[in-house]
Amino acid sequence: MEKLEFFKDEFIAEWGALGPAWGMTRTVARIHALLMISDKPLTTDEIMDSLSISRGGAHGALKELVTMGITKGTIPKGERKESYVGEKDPWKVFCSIMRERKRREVEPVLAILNRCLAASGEFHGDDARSFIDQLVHLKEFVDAGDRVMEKIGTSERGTILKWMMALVKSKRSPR
Amino acid sequence: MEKLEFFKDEFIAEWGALGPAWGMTRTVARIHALLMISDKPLTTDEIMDSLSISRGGAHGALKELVTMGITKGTIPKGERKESYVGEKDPWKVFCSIMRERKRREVEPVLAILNRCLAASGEFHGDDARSFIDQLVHLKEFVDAGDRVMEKIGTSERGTILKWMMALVKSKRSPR
DNA sequence: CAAAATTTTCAATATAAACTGAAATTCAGA
DNA sequence: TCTGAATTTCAGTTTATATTGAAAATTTTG
Repeated sequence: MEKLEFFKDEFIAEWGALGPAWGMTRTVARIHALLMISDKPLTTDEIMDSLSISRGGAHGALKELVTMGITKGTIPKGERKESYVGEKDPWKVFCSIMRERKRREVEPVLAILNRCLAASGEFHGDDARSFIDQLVHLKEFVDAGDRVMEKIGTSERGTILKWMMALVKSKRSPR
Repeated sequence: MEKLEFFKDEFIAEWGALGPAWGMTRTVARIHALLMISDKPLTTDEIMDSLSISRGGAHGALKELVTMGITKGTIPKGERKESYVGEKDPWKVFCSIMRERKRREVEPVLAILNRCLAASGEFHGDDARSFIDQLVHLKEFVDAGDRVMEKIGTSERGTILKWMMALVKSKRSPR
């Protein structure tokens, strides 16, 4: 009974379903999953065939994975077609995703917060006061998140793991 | 020149645009933004009016915010209509979002990983070996993430802030 | 340089998700 | 229990996004 393929497919499907939550499309995530559990580099055609997706889709998704830095394209000796290998270390994948999300999600918020705060001198009254206060609180928070993501994006597994363990073990701090 | 309203609107629009990245719809995020910068509780009608959205949309979004724990519904004394107040502390909002994302995103992955690993005894050969290895690595990673999110979801601002600062200040650890 | 192989692009299409608005239901007060 | 106010639901519509597939562009080889 060949269950291996069944589980591989299931894994790919589930990983793909999670994709949108991590800031990638289902197709991008499915290809990523396929490459993670593949021993050898795969060509665009193999990927298209394996996941039943179009050439255009496979192409775009691979390009995105390469841009994110979690897949590399290579042309094996003596071949014409390009093949792709996926980063297998989940920690490295995580760091790449952090970098991407920081750039796409956190930096734009900081920009708008700074823009609003820069103009805050022009506002007057209680109404303005509490709006600005709220923005200041948000900025403290987003700044901290930004720095953390920056750090994670450029750290090694060991650093992050140690840090994670530190939090999990920590006691509740008094207010 | 009344620029305050302009900036408030811009803030709401930008916050809303980020919503999908945090696992909520644009409408949910816009209402959240509106409540964050509002001094007083708002009724469904005020929200509909303020953001130009339908009753159904406002209703569903508010329900979701309440479920996530970052908005509360109250009926002010002497009123008939329900009013909503948003959680203003970004750190508490962050904790709530963590709880939600852990539940919706991390736990399902753990479930599939465990399911695959439970069945792994039935697989044989090199192919199976490397698939299982990969799953084990993933599980180590996802488990760590799960614990971290659990902890964050139940921590105070002080704990998290200290922890964040610890990472930002930390030196690169040797491999 | 021409032909074949491969990659890239993009307009059209399909898919999925969110939103609307009106009808149904629930609720509170008389 | 009746009535008007408020909330909730949901089928239909809209909107946004992802995917297809074939044509165009590029690259490789003889």
